[in-house]
Amino acid sequence: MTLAPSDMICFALYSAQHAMQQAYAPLLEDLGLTYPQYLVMTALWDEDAVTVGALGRSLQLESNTLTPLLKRLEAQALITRTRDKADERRVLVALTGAGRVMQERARHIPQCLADRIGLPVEELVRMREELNSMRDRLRAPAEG
Amino acid sequence: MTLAPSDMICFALYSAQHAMQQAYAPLLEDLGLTYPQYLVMTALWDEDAVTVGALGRSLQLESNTLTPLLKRLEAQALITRTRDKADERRVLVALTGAGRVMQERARHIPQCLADRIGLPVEELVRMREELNSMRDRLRAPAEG
DNA sequence: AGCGATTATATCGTGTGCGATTGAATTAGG
DNA sequence: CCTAATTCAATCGCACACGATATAATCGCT
Repeated sequence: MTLAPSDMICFALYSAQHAMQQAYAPLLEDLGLTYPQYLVMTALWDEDAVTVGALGRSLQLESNTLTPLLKRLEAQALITRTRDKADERRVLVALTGAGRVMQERARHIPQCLADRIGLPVEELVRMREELNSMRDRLRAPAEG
Repeated sequence: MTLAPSDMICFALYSAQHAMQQAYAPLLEDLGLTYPQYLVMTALWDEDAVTVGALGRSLQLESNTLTPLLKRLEAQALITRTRDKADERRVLVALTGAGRVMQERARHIPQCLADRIGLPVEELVRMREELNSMRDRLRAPAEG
């Protein structure tokens, strides 16, 4: 028996994620953001002035991914990166005025995507929870 | 109202996909494959000797992603890439003996992942179909 | 206070993804 | 036939992801 990509749940996840990212792309182009950059901005709109590590725990990303991404957001003057005076190992990431203002310009995006998917909110919430549950099971310790 | 990443279905998809890829990684390391390379191999195990374009339609990838990936698989002697004599624009991708043999060594992987997720098969099938449906809705023409 | 272990971020190398473009081969239309 | 449009793969540039490693600051223990 062969298992084609189209039969595999891992491929369903893979291709759905790519489709999601591409659906966001034209909306984010207006803001000059990539999709991962948008996720970082949403995290900061939810909670401002956090460390790189805290941002990484929110987004499940490591510093090797975040550091260059944050530098690009800093270059766009959307955030600042400053060493924590109380603990010089830490870097605090905070929104600039432009970063905060952008939240208004991004406010329509979630509804646009929801319309595009065209499923009732309860369905979306259920899928979100199932995906989060799957993620947590996949991240769990790997023994048999 | 702020919408944190943890409340967003797009982030659920994003992080679940990363978790899936990381769950595969140790299993694929034995085969010397990356996750996208594994998807290409499963596509070829399902249907051998296809063009780059056909592979791209199966995996929803463009030649700009596939060409370098296929060259790496060719460098590992798992596939061959040959211009189609009947239409020199096309490149036919075919498994080598080593590429076919690898299917045996990969046969246990789907069950390993299913065990890791720990959900009944019917649940996995339902999620796969919901994800495929979401992907197709997201790929649909973008008007309102 | 001193020193090894730990923690936080950054750096490096490799491999995707993808928008834009290129170049060669084929098809279509006159 | 012969040229214009189309198709197919490859190339280029940029931005993630992530394993491995480096570096600096802090903590813990004596």
